[in-house]
Amino acid sequence: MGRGKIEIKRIENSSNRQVTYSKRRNGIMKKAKEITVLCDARVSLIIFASSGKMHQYCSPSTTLVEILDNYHKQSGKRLWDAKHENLRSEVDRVKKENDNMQIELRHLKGEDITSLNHRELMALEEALENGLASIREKEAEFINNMRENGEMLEEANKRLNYELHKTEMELEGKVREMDINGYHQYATSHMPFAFRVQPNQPNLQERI
Amino acid sequence: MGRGKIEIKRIENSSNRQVTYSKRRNGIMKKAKEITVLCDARVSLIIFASSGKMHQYCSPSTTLVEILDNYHKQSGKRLWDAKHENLRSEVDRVKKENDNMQIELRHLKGEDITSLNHRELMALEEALENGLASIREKEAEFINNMRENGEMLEEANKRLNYELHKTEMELEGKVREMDINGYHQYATSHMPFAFRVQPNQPNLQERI
DNA sequence: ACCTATTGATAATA
DNA sequence: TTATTATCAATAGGT
Repeated sequence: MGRGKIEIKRIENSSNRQVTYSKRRNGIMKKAKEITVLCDARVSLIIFASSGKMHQYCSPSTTLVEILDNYHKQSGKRLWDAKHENLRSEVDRVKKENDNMQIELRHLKGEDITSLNHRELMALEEALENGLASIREKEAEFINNMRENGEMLEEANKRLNYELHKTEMELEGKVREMDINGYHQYATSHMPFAFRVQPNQPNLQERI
Repeated sequence: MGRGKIEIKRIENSSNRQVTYSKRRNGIMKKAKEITVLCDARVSLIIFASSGKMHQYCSPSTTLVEILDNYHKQSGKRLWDAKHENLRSEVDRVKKENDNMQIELRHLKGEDITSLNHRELMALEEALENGLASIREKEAEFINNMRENGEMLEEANKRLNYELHKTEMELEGKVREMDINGYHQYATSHMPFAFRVQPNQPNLQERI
């Protein structure tokens, strides 16, 4: 349709090809819109020029995803399921791993062990004993640390008490001196109880 | 284009609409093929009639998936990624669950416990003790069953031995009788060892 | 981008 | 559905 018939084969002249491409692309788009309106059709049209530039039409009554979903249903062809397959298999794999761990956990907690044979029970027992041994060792270490810490604190307390006492004495000496010189008396016996250093965690030993 | 111009709006006459649909659908398909050949374009065209029936064209040089991949790249629109998102989040969820269980398992086995505080260690210890108690209870039950089974077998053995002995005696008596009557002697002393009933699991007691 | 002769598509009809 | 065909629409080639 034009000033001359053309053969349907690749247009070798690049600029002619480009012009024809735009004209025909517009034509197809228009036709797509028309059939959508005239005939209640749903159309998805995606065109890539050889340059790579894309143009797209999709009927306003629908979406590309919807159309592709329908395509999927009707053609039975996969499309993006190949990509899905990987994820799906990973989900399955991880879920299976999960189940196994779940079972192992329950076994270690002494649940669901009815189906186990003697050998399996003994293996479980050994694992539990080992675990318990590690935990108790750790706990012992923990407690030891706490005791050492407590001892250090006590020692520090003693030192602080000593220093305090010394300071109080000095202060008292000074006050007495001032008293002699006519100032008001203001002895340490009036110092509030809360200001005196107390031993930290006084009952620590009981917890070991 | 035809015997009269038509307005571009839905064709109300259903059979006209159907006829127009197939004619125009063929027309668009043809145009799509032509632009593909003439201009080196890649085209995906999917049309659904209002009836739901689908027709599709895709340039021979490519595939729908490839076109959709390109569409994805150029438009930035997601398409099937929404579906992906679900799977991906499920993978994440299950993996996280996996990790937690992994950690719990390792803790129960006494591994990676350096970071635990005292309270956590005590909880672990309790869990392990409970598990161990269950397991040992089950084992005891198991062993008890085995012992009972062994006792039953022993009893059965005694009975069988007794029966056998009785039969042997009777047989011997018969043979002697026959011997007296001139037959060849054929006593139980010739009976192969393997045919005598032996106690089953003779060392069972040692395993308890 | 516009023009237009010409071809192609198709609406109405059978 | 298919075939015909008068008509309208698309477009090839030229500006």
